[in-house]
Amino acid sequence: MTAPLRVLIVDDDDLMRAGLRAVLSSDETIQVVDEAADGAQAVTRVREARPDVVLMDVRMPRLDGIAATREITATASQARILILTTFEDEDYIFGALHAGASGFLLKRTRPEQLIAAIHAVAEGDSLLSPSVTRTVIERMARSPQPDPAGGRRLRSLTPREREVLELVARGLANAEIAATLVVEESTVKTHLKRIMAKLELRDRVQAVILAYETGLVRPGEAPVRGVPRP
Amino acid sequence: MTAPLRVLIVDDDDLMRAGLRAVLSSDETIQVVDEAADGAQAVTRVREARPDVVLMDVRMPRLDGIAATREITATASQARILILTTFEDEDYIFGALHAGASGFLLKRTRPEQLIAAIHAVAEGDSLLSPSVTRTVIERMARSPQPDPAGGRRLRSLTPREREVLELVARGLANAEIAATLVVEESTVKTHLKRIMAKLELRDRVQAVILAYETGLVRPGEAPVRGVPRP
DNA sequence: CCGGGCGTACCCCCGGAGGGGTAGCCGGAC
DNA sequence: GTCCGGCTACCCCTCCGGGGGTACGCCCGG
Repeated sequence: MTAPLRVLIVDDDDLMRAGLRAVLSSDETIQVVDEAADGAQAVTRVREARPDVVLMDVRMPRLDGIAATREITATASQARILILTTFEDEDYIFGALHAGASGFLLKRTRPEQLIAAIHAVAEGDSLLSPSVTRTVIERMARSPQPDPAGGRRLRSLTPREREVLELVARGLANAEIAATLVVEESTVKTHLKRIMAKLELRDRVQAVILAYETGLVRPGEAPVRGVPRP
Repeated sequence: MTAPLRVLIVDDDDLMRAGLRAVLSSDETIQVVDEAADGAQAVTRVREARPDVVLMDVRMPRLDGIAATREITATASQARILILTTFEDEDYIFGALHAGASGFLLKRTRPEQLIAAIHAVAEGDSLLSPSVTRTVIERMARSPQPDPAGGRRLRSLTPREREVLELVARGLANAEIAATLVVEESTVKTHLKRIMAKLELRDRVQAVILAYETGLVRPGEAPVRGVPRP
């Protein structure tokens, strides 16, 4: 048997922390190494106690569980974070998952399942409460993106043309694209003319839109070029 | 006790269908009402047999399970669809979820869990195999979207300016925006000037990018205006 | 009552974008 | 060998987009 899993409990409610500690101490494969009463404490305690798994509440003073999760996963910490909350709020769920949480459980989860979940996330697995799973799936179903039909349109472009289109969608002017690809601006213009003709676009703006709609570029991939220089 | 759950088995492999039928028939709360050997059959059988739950394979001739799922959920069918496949392919997973599947299980799932899963999806819950959950969560963590920081930038715009920005991001030319808002084009230009000054953007292309990056508009929301008219 | 934000509207000016057409060069297909 | 697709590169010309500045009515808040 390996060493017990090191767990950090984060919750602003004293009773809840005590309860969790009691539940977890019944399992000899788990060792509660420390507690924190808010997100800010959690961040420092993680650094000090180096837990394997963090049980994280969401609603807390000072720094909420989502922000704390973001902090912790942003640092090189190996700690896996398991959100444990009463509220099945959509913003919480997606906020936590984007922040890098490995799981999202509701506090109504039964003790045995909580223990199983801690082991699961420690192993690298992820898990969600069933109703949370449902919410996540519904969101995915609602926002279908990488439009396969649009992708088909893009396939009529040559590799070079796709490359130009992508740079257009990054906000570059023709001269900048030319510099990037090390060709003349006139060449870029020629490519662009063909692109717009093939895709039946009116101007580069519609080209940018198509690039986003087809998933050629995606939100979050490209920092908006801050070039206020005219 | 209510009537047994009506289940349709869809798999191109005869043995697999037989096996599933055997497993499910051991449970008296489940009634296998029909089978289909490919996606096209599945679509028609769903119409005829009106199952509560469809166990759907992915890799099949004629019409694959993803496409069949899309067909079925697109119609008014109440059938809930549970994907059951050997392959943990990312495209399969996200394709299926976008197509409206209620769950995604691997064929290595144990019989009891499969039966439990069928009941769960029939109840309206959703569920994923643990490793699939992991994949889904990782994808969410990788693509954080409705950028809250970007949203903050947008808040410096007046309502009217946001409205103009959105139309710009839909690919409209200034004159078209003017017509849409029933104002003069010169007014649109004035708004646009202020927008670009406030957000430190160089041209409307960067405005479109910012609109997508901040979630003011999202892929899939706006059909690309097909206006090849010059 | 008066300042200021907002929405509206114009002016002049010019540079980049986009339409149309032409052309050389290269590599692979036939 | 020949032909075609892809990449490169120009020319000319038009016009929309964007910079800078001004202005006026409206409504809200101090």
